[in-house]
Amino acid sequence: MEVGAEFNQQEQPLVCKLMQGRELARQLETKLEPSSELPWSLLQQIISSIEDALSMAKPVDPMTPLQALPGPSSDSPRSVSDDNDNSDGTERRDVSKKRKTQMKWTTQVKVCPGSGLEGPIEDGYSWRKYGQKDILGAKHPRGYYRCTHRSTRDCPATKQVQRSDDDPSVFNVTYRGKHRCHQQPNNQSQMPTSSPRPQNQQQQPQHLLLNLGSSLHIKAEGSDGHHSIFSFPSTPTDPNNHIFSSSQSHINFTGTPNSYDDYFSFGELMNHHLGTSESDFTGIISATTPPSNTPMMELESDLDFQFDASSFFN
DNA sequence: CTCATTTGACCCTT
DNA sequence: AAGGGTCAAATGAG
Repeated sequence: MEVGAEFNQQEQPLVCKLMQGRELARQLETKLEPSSELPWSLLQQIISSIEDALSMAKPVDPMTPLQALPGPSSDSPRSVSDDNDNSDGTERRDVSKKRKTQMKWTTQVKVCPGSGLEGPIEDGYSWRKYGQKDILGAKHPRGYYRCTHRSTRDCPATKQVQRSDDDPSVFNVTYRGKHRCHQQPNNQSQMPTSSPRPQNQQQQPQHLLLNLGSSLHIKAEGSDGHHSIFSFPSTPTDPNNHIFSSSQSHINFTGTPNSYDDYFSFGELMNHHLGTSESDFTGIISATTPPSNTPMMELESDLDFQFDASSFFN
């Protein structure tokens, strides 16, 4: 599949400003009680408007069939061959479709043998288990979790947890969907449910543009094994430093993201500027340290692409 | 009583 | 058809 979406130089500042606006609105969202209905509703409309504007501002590539902008609203207006008649069982179909098109991030979490923990450590969110399956060829079953606030705040986040075959102290955790609950540590209106501990304040969604902008190093590796290193902010006089070339489908990021939401944000950013859809990039967090200290991430894609990323990291 | 987990059945995707 | 993901009734814990 070819994307070839280099985007218009003139659009970059506009898109950048819009994204900053969206990020700021989301910061405000985290400070706002959902119970305060009017401000909450207005803020949602603001975010929605910004995302509409982003959709209009992004590069249009006629070769790309999927133009949906992945956003937190997860209402991806995808219309390639779906058209399912809304007779019955529609909801189920929608859920599956979302599953297929959502970004996915996998991390490995090592559990200290002496800690007595049965599963991976807290990741800052509260989860409710809704299923478990024995997986063919795997020694250990896979657990299925969804965000506790799925019904009350329409939060689409889910995760799967499976103990590694090779190392029983390691759990593979796959996250899908970005949290929309943005729960506050001292939100009295929300009953604490499964999580006995207070929520970790550091796990509030962070904002990648702000967090990684000062020092980001990217290693892009092609399917042929050839790789290039990019640094942001870029070194002067090297315009090639910030051009992502085609055929470089594996990208390693070195930075200090503070939450899993940072990874999702970066995936959104990539998809947005390439005009690709939400499922075109998936991530692997290639470290076995606790989430807040995870230093590396890897972004995977089967696409060939090219774009200039210079204006997004300074 | 309320809410979380377990577990077999069902549905969807490949 | 097989395997994976989700549902929902039954069960358990607090």
